[in-house]
Amino acid sequence: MSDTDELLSIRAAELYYEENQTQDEIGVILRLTRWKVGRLLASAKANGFIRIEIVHPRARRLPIERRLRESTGLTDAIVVSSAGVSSDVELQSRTAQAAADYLTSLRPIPRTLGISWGRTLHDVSLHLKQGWAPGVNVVQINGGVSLNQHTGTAASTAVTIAHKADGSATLLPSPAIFERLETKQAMEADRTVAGVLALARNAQAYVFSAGQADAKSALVDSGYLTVAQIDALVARGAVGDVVGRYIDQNGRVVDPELNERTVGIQIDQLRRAPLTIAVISGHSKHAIARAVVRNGLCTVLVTDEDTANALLQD
Amino acid sequence: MSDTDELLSIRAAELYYEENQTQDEIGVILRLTRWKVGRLLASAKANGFIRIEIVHPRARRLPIERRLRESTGLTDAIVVSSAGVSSDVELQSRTAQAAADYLTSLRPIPRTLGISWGRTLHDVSLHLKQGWAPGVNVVQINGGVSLNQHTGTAASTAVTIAHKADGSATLLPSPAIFERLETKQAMEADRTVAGVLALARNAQAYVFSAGQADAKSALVDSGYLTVAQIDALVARGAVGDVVGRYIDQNGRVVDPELNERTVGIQIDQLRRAPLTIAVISGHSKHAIARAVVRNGLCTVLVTDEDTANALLQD
DNA sequence: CGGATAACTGCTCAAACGAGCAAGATTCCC
DNA sequence: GGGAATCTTGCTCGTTTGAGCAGTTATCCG
Repeated sequence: MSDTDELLSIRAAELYYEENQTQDEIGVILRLTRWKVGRLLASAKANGFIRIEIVHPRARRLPIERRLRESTGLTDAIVVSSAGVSSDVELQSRTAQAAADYLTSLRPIPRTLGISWGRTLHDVSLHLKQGWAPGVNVVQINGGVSLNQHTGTAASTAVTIAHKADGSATLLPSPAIFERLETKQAMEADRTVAGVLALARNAQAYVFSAGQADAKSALVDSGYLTVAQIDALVARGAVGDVVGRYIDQNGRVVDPELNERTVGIQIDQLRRAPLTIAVISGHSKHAIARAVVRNGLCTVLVTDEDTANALLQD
Repeated sequence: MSDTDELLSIRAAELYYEENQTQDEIGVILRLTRWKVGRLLASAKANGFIRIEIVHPRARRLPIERRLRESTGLTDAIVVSSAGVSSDVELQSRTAQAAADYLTSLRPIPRTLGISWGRTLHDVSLHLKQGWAPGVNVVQINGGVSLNQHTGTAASTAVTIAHKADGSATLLPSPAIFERLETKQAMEADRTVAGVLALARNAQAYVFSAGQADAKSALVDSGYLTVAQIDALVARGAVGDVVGRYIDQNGRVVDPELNERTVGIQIDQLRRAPLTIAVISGHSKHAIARAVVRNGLCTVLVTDEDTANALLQD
């Protein structure tokens, strides 16, 4: 397109989008036929001069969702817009809301829903509406009795999700990580715990988040791991954790010994499940999000625009 | 509008603006009639959820221009978009380009054009195209032989503008400010200088910029004023200068004695002229822009979106 | 220079859209 | 509880717009 046509297309766009003139009226003003005006407007769009944004907390980015599905093989992708967002917290809240919406519209409704715990899942539970589903059994899929003041947030997440669906919650009454392997094995041998784990393994759907591998991880916060231990994991290639298990960018468990002492379903069980919904948002989680998606650890991803764009850079 | 309608309007907007579906198709997807979809889209627009931006260096903001004309009584206002601009320099370049465009399209073409000097006007001169007008006599309206290395930029501005219009430039060979009143009066008594000043007073149109009242002013840079003198002017209410004369927010000369020693046309002559084009851009110039516009020192304002919005806050 | 090819222009025609209307639903208020 | 007022809905009709096409102009390349 010639230089003067480019300028004309801008003038036309101003009149069309800002002044709400018809292409006919613009034609009169710019001394062009209305067809020329239509072509100029089309070229302005094609050249990316026209930027249309939907500014709303519930806005999604459908084109990015589509590209994500196509490039990763996810069965579904939910990408919330980050237009007009100032903080990571707000972005995470939007993502949690979108995850709650997705769960609500999920068909068929899963009878048993396996969930992990953490800030994100808790956020999702709060965004669900009372009666979001008619009777769902929620089961925890990894250990999570907190060692410090946060006690109960893991349980409350499961209970809230179940309660709002007029269903029941099955809690996994176990720490996330044991210090000694023998203790963990003894725990798992217990009939009650074994029953919960069996239920978790047979859930029809899973919802989980992921943590980045750094000092701000929930596992550090809860006292299961020290900052030094995290650093050692990072040194061995860890990018973050999924259901309490640290993985590298190839989706492999970084520390098999630590992994053995971790209570909950295995990474491979997640990988084999037909419906696994990962909810991952925030700038610090791009690496772990990539690891989860690239290695088939989830079939559905709920995330934010920036994380999604990072995943598309390949 | 109900809450669920708001959500629907966002879903509809996503499909309409991002996926290019017709309202009919959206109706099928969301199980609504196409009229309902149309109304939802209209409400999304009305609620400001749809933001349309024209991202281009030459883009203007026509609605702001109109509001500016209506609220200030300017005969014309040119407001350049600041969408996608990262630096003040870029914004000023856009504004200068717009001023050059405005001059080029000006009808009737002024035979004599009075101009000030400075970074902005120089920028305008560079953006003008060769042959922008068929013969214009450009005359300097304030003194400006620089005292330091920048010598010649004032003259080159005038010469460039004239040259590109196949016209002639009449320079005002005088300092901007004299130290002694007597010297200034002697200078003005000179036949040549008096002739230039008379020409300046009778120009058919004026183009000028304005400087903020701080240490970065061109008058400090050129060595006519010290930082201490500027501070004193600010203490007396100065918000900036126009054609070398410092004014307060009411458009009045702050220091009459200094004003007397300043060479060039008077503020009042500017105020009485039928066509005075002020080119003012940048975040540091909001105050002086307000003073210029509110007190009728210009009939046409060329500025940026942010400055214009600041002017509309009243 | 000239023939082939590409780009552009103005048009017809059908799809898409918005304004306005009348019927139906809902809310309000006494 | 009922009547008035308001809001919502699905529609008709005229306007606005985009797709596709044929005639024209510009450009390229031997």
